[in-house]
Amino acid sequence: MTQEIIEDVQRGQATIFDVAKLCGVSRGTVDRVIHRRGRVSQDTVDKVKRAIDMLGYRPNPNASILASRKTFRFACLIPRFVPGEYWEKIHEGFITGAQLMFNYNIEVEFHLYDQTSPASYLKCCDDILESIPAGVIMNAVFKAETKDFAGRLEAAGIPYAFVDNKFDDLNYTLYYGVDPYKSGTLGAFLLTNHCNPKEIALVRLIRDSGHKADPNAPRRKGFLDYIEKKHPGCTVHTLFIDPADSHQVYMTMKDFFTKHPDVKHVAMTNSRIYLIDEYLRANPDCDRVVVGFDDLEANLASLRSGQVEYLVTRHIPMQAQHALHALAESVIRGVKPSKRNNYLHMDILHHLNLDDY
Amino acid sequence: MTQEIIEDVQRGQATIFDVAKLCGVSRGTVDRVIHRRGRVSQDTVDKVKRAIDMLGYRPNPNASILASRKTFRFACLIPRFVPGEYWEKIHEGFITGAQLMFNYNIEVEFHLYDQTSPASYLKCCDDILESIPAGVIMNAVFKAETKDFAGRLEAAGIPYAFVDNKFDDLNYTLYYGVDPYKSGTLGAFLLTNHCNPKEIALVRLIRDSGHKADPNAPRRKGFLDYIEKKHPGCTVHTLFIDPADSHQVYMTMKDFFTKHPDVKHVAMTNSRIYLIDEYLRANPDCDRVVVGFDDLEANLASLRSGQVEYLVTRHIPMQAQHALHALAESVIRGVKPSKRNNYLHMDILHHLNLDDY
DNA sequence: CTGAAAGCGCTAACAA
DNA sequence: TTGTTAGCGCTTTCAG
Repeated sequence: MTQEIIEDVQRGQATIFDVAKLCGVSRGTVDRVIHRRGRVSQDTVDKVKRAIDMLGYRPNPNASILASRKTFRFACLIPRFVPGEYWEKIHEGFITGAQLMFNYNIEVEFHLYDQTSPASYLKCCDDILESIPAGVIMNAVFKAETKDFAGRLEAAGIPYAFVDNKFDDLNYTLYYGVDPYKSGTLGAFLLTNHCNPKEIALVRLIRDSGHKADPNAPRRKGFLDYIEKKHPGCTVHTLFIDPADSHQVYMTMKDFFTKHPDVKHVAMTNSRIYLIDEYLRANPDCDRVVVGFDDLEANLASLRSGQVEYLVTRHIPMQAQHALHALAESVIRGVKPSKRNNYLHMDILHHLNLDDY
Repeated sequence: MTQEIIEDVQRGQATIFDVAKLCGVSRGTVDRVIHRRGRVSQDTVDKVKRAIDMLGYRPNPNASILASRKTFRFACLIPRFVPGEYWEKIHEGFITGAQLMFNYNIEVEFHLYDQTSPASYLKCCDDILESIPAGVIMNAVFKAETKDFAGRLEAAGIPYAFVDNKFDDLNYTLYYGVDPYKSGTLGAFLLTNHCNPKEIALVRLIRDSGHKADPNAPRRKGFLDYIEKKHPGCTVHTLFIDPADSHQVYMTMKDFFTKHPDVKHVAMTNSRIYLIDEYLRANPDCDRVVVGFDDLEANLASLRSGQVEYLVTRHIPMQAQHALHALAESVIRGVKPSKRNNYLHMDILHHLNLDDY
């Protein structure tokens, strides 16, 4: 009889009904053990579990989603942004991701905090905990606050993932990002390959004083370490520009290159190489090599027009899209992610391979 | 009343029932017009269509797939391969794609032909037409035969897509690939950037005489055009190696470099740069620059070990995965692809950005 | 602790 | 040409 049921089922996928029949219980009971909803004797649990893998039963996700007309809401906690900024692309990735999984009934809810204000961050955390989402995906700059938040999420049984950066000692489900140190190394290589510059210029931003952390430090370190190792005698000039003041940017650059006309290698390790586009455009120099990071629209424009030679980046929205996908699979269908830490490939962008990016 | 129904539905997605109610017909009728199954008066068709976009009705794919226990079989027509070859990755992409869309009940069925034998290709075409798949995705090297096949598919109402290459005058639904000419250009750039070589070596394969087409010609042309334009005085030496005879490969290389010790720039525009790895490894030269194409495992190994400096590629399996996804969406849910010709981004691979590819 | 039963939204016979 | 109806496989009350 048992054998007969198994054979009956051979030709197609086993259904919950087959499992129920095989161990002489009802479908409701099987469902309870599948979803660990309790109120089932240990005996039955064992019996059902055995039947499940005897039959190789896999729940039919279509039926499952249809019957439980739940929608899964994921909270996305990222820095506030204005159009054209890095975080806009992450935002976009979450939206695309949700659309791709429309049949899972997924909703994303954004919580945007002010990168310079821990208070605004904490406010977002509270909001999220109150709304009880199915999962949280976040980019966090404030370490202590995030640690606290993570603890509260765990207490509430809400899984969370990191995108773009992470804090290693936390118990996150997933991470998607790129190794910033390595990306810095790659940028330094592209800047100096086949040359042996004696001097290079590293352009940095005057940081808002409110910042508690410098998310850019690891990349810069990767960059500088490479230069030091491969070009030991090379001098790295650092200049600081103010993203909010284009005149200051221009004058700072102008001053610098007036004093150091031999510097032909320029890089910025943050995502805003476009800020110096105006200067570069107005002061052309065909020997100059400029390398930047991240494929913001404005940066791509600088690549296209020839001011920038290389951009090191990854497909930014993909980080978000993958993270959402993997977290959703884990929450909704219990598919454990194959890797916890997922490092994305770094792309090298040049005007010759820019078209279809 | 009409208004009332519309409002009823505001809070959630409209269902087929709402549509039916709104135009006073049954769900069966609505279903018929949605799927163009005919047997409905023109009047009703119009009424239903109007109701559908009044309510913003979108069929629930979960319910739809569940109810019609169809499985959609897609035929994949590609060249036969041995492990490690280019087409193995395409094969892999189709499989991944089908898995990702498991909830659509998708099946892929492979038809592998011999690239040197039009007869074997024709045999596959016949098999496919006989099996009546929901769609066909193919890579075709034989132009006339493919034209004929395409005509028969159209007559049978079976949509088809091209992957990797295409024939422009055919009525395909979709194409995913990369612009071979541009990839050749990019390869030439990477080979010669910041240098101004007087001579370069282009290594080619002795083609099997049975081949009716040289799928590699456009890429080679892109490569050569760039060299001619940017380095007018540069001599391009061509040498032919036999992929089946590693001794011949070694000796050919050896001979060449004995006669031309000053040649430091080496490229292959096909996907088999790994074939010359053995020679390069045995005859190191730290001034040499080698550029190849496509991320076959063996090529990546050459990159990792430093024999090859750059590899120009795209995520090969993605071409297949995307093509399958888009074709399936089009066939199953009637989602018209946003672009008919889809050119993938070309990746530049270097040992520094190889790790997470 | 367990079973029965009423759907979820859609499809596809089958009747009419 | 149209309506009716019995499911698809699963979830979720509600009784017991």
